Amino acid sequence: MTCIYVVLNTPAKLRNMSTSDRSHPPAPASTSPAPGREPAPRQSPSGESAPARPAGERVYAWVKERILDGRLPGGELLSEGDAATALDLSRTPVREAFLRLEVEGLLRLYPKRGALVVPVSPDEADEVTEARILLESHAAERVIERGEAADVAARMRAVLDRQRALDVPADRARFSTLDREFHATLVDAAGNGLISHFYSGLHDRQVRMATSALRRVPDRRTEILAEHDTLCTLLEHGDAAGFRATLTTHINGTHGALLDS
Amino acid sequence: MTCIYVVLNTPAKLRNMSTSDRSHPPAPASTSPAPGREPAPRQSPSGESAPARPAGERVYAWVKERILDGRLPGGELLSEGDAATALDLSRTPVREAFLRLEVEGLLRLYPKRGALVVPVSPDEADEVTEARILLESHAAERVIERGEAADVAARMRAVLDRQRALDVPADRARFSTLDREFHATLVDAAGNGLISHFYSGLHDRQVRMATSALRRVPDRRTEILAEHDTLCTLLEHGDAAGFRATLTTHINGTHGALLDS
DNA sequence: TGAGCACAACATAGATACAAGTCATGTCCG
DNA sequence: CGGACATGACTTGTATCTATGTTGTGCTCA
Repeated sequence: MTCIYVVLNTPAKLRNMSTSDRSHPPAPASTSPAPGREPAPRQSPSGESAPARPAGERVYAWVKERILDGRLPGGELLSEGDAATALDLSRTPVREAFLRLEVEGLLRLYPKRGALVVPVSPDEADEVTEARILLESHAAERVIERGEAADVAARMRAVLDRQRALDVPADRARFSTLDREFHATLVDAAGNGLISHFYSGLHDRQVRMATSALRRVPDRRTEILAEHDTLCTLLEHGDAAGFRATLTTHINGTHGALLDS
Repeated sequence: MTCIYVVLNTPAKLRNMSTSDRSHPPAPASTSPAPGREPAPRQSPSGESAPARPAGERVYAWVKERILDGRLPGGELLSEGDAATALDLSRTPVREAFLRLEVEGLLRLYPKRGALVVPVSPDEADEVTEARILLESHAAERVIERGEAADVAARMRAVLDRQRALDVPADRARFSTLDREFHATLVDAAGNGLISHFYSGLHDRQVRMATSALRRVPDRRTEILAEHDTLCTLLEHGDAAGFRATLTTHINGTHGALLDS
């Protein structure tokens, strides 16, 4: 509002992303682009502790973060040039990032028009919910039938404790990160990398749906903690059916909180 | 063996892909790169029947086809330059294609070394099998509980009939395509686009595993047809549990046929 | 003979340049 | 006044060029 006549080369939608926070992309969530397993390239992977692939990766994380936290709302039309200018890069790495984001389903590329931030839709929310319940319930069953339930539940409780220790009013972002970690712990424990990777993408979408809800969603953090606790207990008891039921309530709860205006 | 001393600029691994078959990449399978839904870009998507995004798309389909059918075996190290030369393009669209294939998990990109065709592993086979059974069984349950089982089963039978009509000895590729279509019909009918997209990727991997098996896998086509028929029947009867059981046998059958040397 | 090192060959990363498509605006003609 | 059309701004698609990192080879020196 203050800057009514400020007209830069950079379009409005990209103005709020200053190039200042360059060095360390704050790791929005699961920034790992590949579903891959371990390296083992050919012979000497060199160091394995390399400073990471820079520019393209940076743009990817930068744009993804802004999509997930809602700063780039669905329906927005981006252009490679603008993003490149904003990050002081050439279009090449931007292109790379946009492409990845398209494959992930967060952007949709139109041939000579631009990149559309895919709008969130109620249908998609349903799909995410359904898929998450399916995959996570399955993971619980697998873990239980392999007799690893106690161990996994313990690890989940560790995450839960960290989550409880958070400052309740603030730290919304951190809470979300730990929520992801809680669920990922279980799914990863099932030992299926393909499913884990897919699940991670689902969680991204759910985060985005939560942040893109226009109005303030009622604070469910207290309920979430309680439900997480229940889930751990059910897992410890090896109660797969109960787990599925509570999980359904849990995930639908988040979903429902979004839908009720 | 015959061409021991043939040394071209084009490395051996790319030699068997002549640039002749350019115009129409024979559509290896699910070449659609995005999980997306319908277009509806902003206002006028123009024609919707455009000649498709050319070069990058072409390279993508071209390389993917060769990975899936085993002409580019796991462990192979590609380079953008070679592929660009082979297709008479610049490296830019090749880069794009490689990137997509990395996200899909078929390639692994090493910073300044090249692109590795991800080797198929028994572990991955297990993961694909597990995920397919999970997703497809779930789809069956959904379809049944929505009362659409008869309709969907009919569509699956239509595919099955086309599959039966094929020349048994030849048409291996076509059989595989219809096999994909058979399973995709069910999964798509469940109405979850995210799951459908993921499932499609799983099928790609399974195809690759089948073709990359070094030795000739026993011809299971007769059994496959019979099992498909059983699956249709079970679906018609609304027997979700039976469906899951037979599906497990069916998919594990393919898997097992690969593992038994 | 063998370990260490300089260097050429090669691969990608990123920047830049140019070609081509799309859309909105404004003008001209009926 | 209204519609066809030329035009220019804007966007991506592709090519090319430079910088940099990685690898293996062969030479040097102990």
